[in-house]
Amino acid sequence: MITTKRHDQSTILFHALSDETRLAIMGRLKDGEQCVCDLTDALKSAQSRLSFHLKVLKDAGLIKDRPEGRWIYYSLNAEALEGLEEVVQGLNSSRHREASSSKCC
Amino acid sequence: MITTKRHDQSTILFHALSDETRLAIMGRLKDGEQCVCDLTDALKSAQSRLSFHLKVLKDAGLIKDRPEGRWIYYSLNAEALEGLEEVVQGLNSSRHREASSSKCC
DNA sequence: TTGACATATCAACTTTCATTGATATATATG
DNA sequence: CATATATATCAATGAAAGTTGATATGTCAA
Repeated sequence: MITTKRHDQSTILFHALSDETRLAIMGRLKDGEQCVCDLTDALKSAQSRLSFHLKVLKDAGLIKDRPEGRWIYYSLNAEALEGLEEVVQGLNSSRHREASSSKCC
Repeated sequence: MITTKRHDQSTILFHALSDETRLAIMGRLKDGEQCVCDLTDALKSAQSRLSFHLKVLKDAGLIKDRPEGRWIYYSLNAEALEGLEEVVQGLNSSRHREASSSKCC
């Protein structure tokens, strides 16, 4: 760790999820795409605050946005979530070694 | 979010993993238990620094310690890692709903 | 018992992150 | 066009997290 903090992708993913508001957003998005105004209502938070957290999640690749007219709809990024699952499985050495090579489902 | 920051367990887990040094430690521990001196060698980091990060991981429950003589051996906590996998699967709504109810492996 | 080693903890400091209120940008509508 | 709405971004501030060097604690070995 000289001066530049080399944030690799796993670190970015975990950091994005290390906050209650952001986890709450993820929870909401499970029900389908939502605009920021939906989330400000649901989470009773300031708009700029949610905008900030949405950006963190989006920069991590965990969510996608779809502009439509005045609104921007956010939704989960399933691919990223699969990637995250793999990262987490990778943390647990042996137990998942064989499972990853032989498809079980 | 009044003044107290209500860190729930998921948040704590993700935060513990949102750091490169700590991920490196986890990686090392996959090879089996290690004392702090093993890690300072392997990761070329100051002892107090690693001690700090080990504490974060341990407080999150992700690793366990086993004192033996002068040394303290750290190892992964498999249970916590399973818990983490479940949390991550929980982030992805529908896709894993049926998988969790019907054992497939 | 003395000294060396392994580790934890502490205090000071720096860096990063989150919150807030204000402002900017874009789009729709009368 | 003028206004309202949805969102992003910015600047200032405060809070949390990480780093470093020093010190404390406990254990072993001579």
